[in-house]
Amino acid sequence: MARPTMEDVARVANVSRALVSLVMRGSPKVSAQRRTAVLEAAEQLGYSPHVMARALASRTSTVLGVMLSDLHNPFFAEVADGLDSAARAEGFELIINSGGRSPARERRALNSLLSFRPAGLALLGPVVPSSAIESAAEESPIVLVSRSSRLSTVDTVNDDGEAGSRMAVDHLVSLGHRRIAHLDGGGGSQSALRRRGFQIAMREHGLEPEVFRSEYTDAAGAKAVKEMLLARETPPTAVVAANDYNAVGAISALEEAGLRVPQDVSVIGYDNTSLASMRHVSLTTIDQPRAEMGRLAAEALLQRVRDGRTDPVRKLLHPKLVTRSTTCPPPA
Amino acid sequence: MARPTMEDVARVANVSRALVSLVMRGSPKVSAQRRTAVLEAAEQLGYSPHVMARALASRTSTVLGVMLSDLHNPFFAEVADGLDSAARAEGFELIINSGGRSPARERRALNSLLSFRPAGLALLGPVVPSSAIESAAEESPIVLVSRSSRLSTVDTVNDDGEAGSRMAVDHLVSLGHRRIAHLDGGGGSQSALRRRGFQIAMREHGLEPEVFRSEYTDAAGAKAVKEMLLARETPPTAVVAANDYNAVGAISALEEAGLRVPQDVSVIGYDNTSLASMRHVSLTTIDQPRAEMGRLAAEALLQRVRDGRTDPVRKLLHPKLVTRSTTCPPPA
DNA sequence: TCTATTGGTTGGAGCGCTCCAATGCTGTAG
DNA sequence: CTACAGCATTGGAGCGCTCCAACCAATAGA
Repeated sequence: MARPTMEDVARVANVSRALVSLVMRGSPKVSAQRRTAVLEAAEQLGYSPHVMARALASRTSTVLGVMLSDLHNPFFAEVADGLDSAARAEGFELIINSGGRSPARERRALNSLLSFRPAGLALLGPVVPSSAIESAAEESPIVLVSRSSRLSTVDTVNDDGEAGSRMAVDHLVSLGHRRIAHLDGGGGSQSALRRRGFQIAMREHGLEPEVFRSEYTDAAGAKAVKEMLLARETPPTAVVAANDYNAVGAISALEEAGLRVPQDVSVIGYDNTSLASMRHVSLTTIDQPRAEMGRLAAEALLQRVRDGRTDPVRKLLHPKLVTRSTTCPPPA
Repeated sequence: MARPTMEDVARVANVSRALVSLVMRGSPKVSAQRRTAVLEAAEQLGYSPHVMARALASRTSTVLGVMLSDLHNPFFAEVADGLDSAARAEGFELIINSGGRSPARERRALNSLLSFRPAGLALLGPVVPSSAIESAAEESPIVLVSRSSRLSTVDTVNDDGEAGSRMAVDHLVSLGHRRIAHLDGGGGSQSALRRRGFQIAMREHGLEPEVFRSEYTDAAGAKAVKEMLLARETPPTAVVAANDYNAVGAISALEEAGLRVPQDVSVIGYDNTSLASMRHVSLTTIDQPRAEMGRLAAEALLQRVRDGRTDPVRKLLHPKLVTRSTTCPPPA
């Protein structure tokens, strides 16, 4: 269980500890001869540097903390993937953590990540109050994904949720729909933007926007549909859901009520997660470039860490429509 | 960005650094008066201990490393949740990492976790060769979830995959099915066990087991069904899929081929992930107690870390059948 | 030949913390 | 009044590493 230290490697290679340190950090000012001696000794002992000791001594961590608002939502998993490969390519490690969509648990997760004194922090779809983010930003560079912020100390990476919702509406209108409802994301991140985009687009088409309160889960989507069907004698012919998860729940409830999707009611999701592309689901949805968002988040952090940038960056990505099997023209 | 240290707190509270350390670790041998003074100073400065420095000095880490074989499979997310709450309750932090179902990436992920010198390591459904696990076990206590092992140095937490498959077969046979196929999990963890359980159960019922090679993804499930339909003029009336993901893909392919589920073909999954319980999917499946498995994994690690246990523990959990809407009696 | 210069190498201090042995202090027994 | 617990408190060493200033050839320039 006791791993070898630099001292051990130095002894075997017959050099000083400082020289081993230089080799480990890939310094050019080491003779080829010594370098190979050190590397051989390290290999032989199975040595690899102690990340924590290194962080302590150098006062510069190579750890990026990532908090997923929800470990179960594939959207975040896919962003994390993008972040991971970008960070790894630059020699950074990721430590992941999850905050169960609850502000209290998120706050704990945030503190836990901060206690590692990470080089930077990426928060994916956080729901903690802005003040918590602000105080965390005093201790570490922060980038927010899928959450906007006015704080001048944090970077953000978002898709244009307003534009995305408009695309959804435009698509449905072009198919001939006039009565279109929106199930919103409640207090979830980005939900206000998506809601507003829906409302604006509807009005531009001369249509009355109708919004039902919901959340970013499939259970909430089903519930909202039930309420919607109860509230209207003739249901809308199309539904713009808060996200893919929500859409799947909505579809279930519609089918349970005897309505066929898409023949009777078209449904459109948001995110284009792996869920939407599953063939059994085959959901028309709005795509966010998830891996790209992760990459940009990593980049933003690295710019602050390495290049010392201090002014905030706001990345806004363009969503796009992905047409699958849950939308078609309304019934005659 | 520079967080306060113990030294700072000590200065403000007008005590020694060592005393602050005692307070932070909740030692009983500190007078109430000093304790409050220290806590107030810490509060005022916004101090929280530096996990890495602590780990270095105490030579005992409070970090548990977790490697998910696949960040996208909700099964692992749910096990991780169970692990998380159990670990947190005992004062341990989790650092998560993912290995994209590829041995090479997993090995990297493993090394990255080890470089933190964690107190223990939980590998969820790993696919790295056993030798890699063995050598990792020399550096840290290890528990394997959803993967069995003969190594005497590692603990394991598994469900009884053989029994689970039998349950699936028994269920289908009791509904009247005779021609039942299995789509297996290829080289994935636990897939050999599930396959064997299927074969044994079929033979016990006097039926011929038929196995099609597949994998733990929805695309593979769809592919296997296509091959199956091509191979047989009269398709089986029921399919036992490798896991839930695989089942969802299989269902899509069946429906695409004009077969209704469950009227023409019954399908049963494995894991009972959140995917299976989604109402639109409503998959009959075999439940594994995922959170419980996470809890047991944490417990196994903690026993090694704190109680110094050295002999391996093998936890075998009992799966159970969850009947939903994808199974029914075969067509007349 | 002597001094700069360069490139490679080294010991030592110190990162923020824990742990231990030693210290000071009170209170009680002798 | 001294002695000795017993307890609270403290300084110092050290965890494994980085970083810096110093050092030591060996070469180049004068």
